[in-house]
Amino acid sequence: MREGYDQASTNKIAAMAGVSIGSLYQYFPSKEALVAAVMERHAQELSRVARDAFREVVGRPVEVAARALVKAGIDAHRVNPRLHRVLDEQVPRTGRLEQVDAAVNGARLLFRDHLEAHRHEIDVADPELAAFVVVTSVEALTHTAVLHRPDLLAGHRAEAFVDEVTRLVLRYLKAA
Amino acid sequence: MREGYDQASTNKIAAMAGVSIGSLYQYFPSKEALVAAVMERHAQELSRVARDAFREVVGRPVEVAARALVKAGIDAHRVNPRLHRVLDEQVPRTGRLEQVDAAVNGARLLFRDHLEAHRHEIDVADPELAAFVVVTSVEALTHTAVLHRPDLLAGHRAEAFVDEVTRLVLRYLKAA
Amino acid sequence: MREGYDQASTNKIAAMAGVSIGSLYQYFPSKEALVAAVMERHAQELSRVARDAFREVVGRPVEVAARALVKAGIDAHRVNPRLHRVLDEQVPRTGRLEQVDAAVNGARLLFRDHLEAHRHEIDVADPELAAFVVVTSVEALTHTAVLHRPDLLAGHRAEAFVDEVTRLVLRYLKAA
Amino acid sequence: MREGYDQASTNKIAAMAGVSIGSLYQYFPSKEALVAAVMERHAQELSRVARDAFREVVGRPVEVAARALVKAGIDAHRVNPRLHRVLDEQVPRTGRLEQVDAAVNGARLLFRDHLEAHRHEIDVADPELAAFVVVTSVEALTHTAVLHRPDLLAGHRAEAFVDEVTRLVLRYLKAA
DNA sequence: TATGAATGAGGATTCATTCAT
DNA sequence: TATGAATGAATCCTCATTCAT
Repeated sequence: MREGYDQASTNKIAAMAGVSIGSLYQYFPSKEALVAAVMERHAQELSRVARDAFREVVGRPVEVAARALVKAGIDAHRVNPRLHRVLDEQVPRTGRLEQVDAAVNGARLLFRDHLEAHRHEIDVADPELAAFVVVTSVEALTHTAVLHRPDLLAGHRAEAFVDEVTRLVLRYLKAA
Repeated sequence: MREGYDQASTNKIAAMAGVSIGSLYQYFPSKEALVAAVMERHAQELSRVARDAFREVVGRPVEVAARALVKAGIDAHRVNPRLHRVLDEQVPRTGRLEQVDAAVNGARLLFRDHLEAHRHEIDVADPELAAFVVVTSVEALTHTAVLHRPDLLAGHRAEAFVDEVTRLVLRYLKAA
Repeated sequence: MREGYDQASTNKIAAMAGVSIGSLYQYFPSKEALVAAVMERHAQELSRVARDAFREVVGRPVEVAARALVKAGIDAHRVNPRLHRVLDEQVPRTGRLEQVDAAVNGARLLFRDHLEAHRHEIDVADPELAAFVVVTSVEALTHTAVLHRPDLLAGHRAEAFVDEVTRLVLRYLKAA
Repeated sequence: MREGYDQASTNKIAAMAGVSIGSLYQYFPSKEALVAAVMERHAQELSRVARDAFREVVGRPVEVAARALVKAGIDAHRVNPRLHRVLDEQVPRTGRLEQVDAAVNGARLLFRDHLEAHRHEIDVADPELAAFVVVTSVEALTHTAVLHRPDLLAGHRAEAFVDEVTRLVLRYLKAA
């Protein structure tokens, strides 16, 4: 699958997976279904990363949750990086991608719940909207950093990057 | 080109553009080149939107620039929306898309310059990094809002959305 | 392949060969390669005809060899006559045809060896050159007769034609 | 026209000829006609070479005519060598080539007439057949030498080659 | 059940020819 | 009359899918 979606024919996929094309079609009714299954599994893993991150910060202050969210964003984009990159670069984003979006969406709901549970700590009128703003931004920042700006995460700079994104989130959420 | 990249055959593209397939190949040596040219042109327009926005806020305070950036982000995603959606959803992001990324990149440089010019107004250690954080976030938020969350921009809510994203940016940039 | 090289599309070739176009491209990477393979195989058969002819005249006098060469020339041009005609009339003679020329070349080398082995029988200063002269002439004469002058080979005239060409060869090779 | 027949599209031909494709079609109703005209003109020149050669040997002995024929063969293959090679290698030999064959045919008739006029000098039962044998052989030998075996015609070897081919012809024609 | 050769609809590309200017 | 942009039928080739073994 290294070559991309339409670059990689089903025959290449089968060869790379070490199975015959016939076997592939025994399990998946179409290429669409095959790609969907791969995405599904990947999305599940991403969701698990987000869920795990939040599980550890239940009841902890927003500062902790924010930093955990940022780190989870980076980790999520590092799950199976080659596959992640192919899915990101090659798979048409129509319908099919909803599943991956679902992972972001899941994180949004978890974060919204956290915001509501910690409403007294923060200066937020609409937790729904705030969760959208925070999760969308963190997703984009970690995505871009991991996939397109490896320099921002190289060695000692990684910490500074996490600090910076966490600062973005916290200044936004906390009253002046 | 309404149907997507690999959905739309060159013959359909030609028909839709009202020219013969032969004419298309008189100007573009391959489908790849044709799509690249379309993207190039679109990216140019996006860059123009960003440039125009900054041109109007030269010398104005960061508050004004931030709001202008957010509005430009929304405007940019509304340039030729059907084409924008197809390019976003269908065109593989390999190499070819660099051109569209270039528009974001251009905005980042313009915003970095603004931050450096207004350093005294703000609480930013690294304008380069801050510009990356701001522009990446604003791009993602306006992109998602325009393409996937039209409810956030419907009627009176649009103003609130701009306010909220501007708040994200300003709280991040300005000292506590 | 009855219609010629550029007359016959790959799809027609496939249909005529009783296989699908897909199967054709499973074995040959391009039309060029397909034609090359067909020519290769044909050339092999021609070479075999020449080799077989010489095998039977090893050690026999030049008179016998000359007549065998002429008959082999006619036979070779009658191997798969329809294909032979198409290859002759339609296939561009660039590079690709070297293979067919190779058959003529092979015959030349075999005949040269025969001339050298029978040097005492003949009046030839340069067997290399003589072989070139003889094989080129015989090839042209049998080629033209088979493909363009069927009248020369019709019924009883065939024998006379072989006699005449053999005479050309022997008078050339044997001292006055 | 350097690239060949189907390699060279009509547009390339026009460009190379320094005229517009439109102009080409003002003079020739089709590509077929265009190529036919080019061949026609070339064939005329070849015929002229043959005719001139024979004109000079009218009444001279066969020895002289034979050598003239061989030299004419070489000369003919050197008329506009680039065009000659393209016509030889690229133009499908169907119908269209009859014109070039006509040049060979013309030479055959001229030579036959010479043989008949000099019947007493030679040992030939069927001048028609003898002319076919001689002209076909000389054509093939000079063709192959000029186009594929330049070594045979380099410097001092050219003379030897003419001698050799002339010997082939004369030994064939003259009684032992 | 696993295989991979065979299939053929569909899509990219070429190029002889036309015709408005 | 000369031009060359436009045309689109025809062609080469790909690849998701099937099915006999």
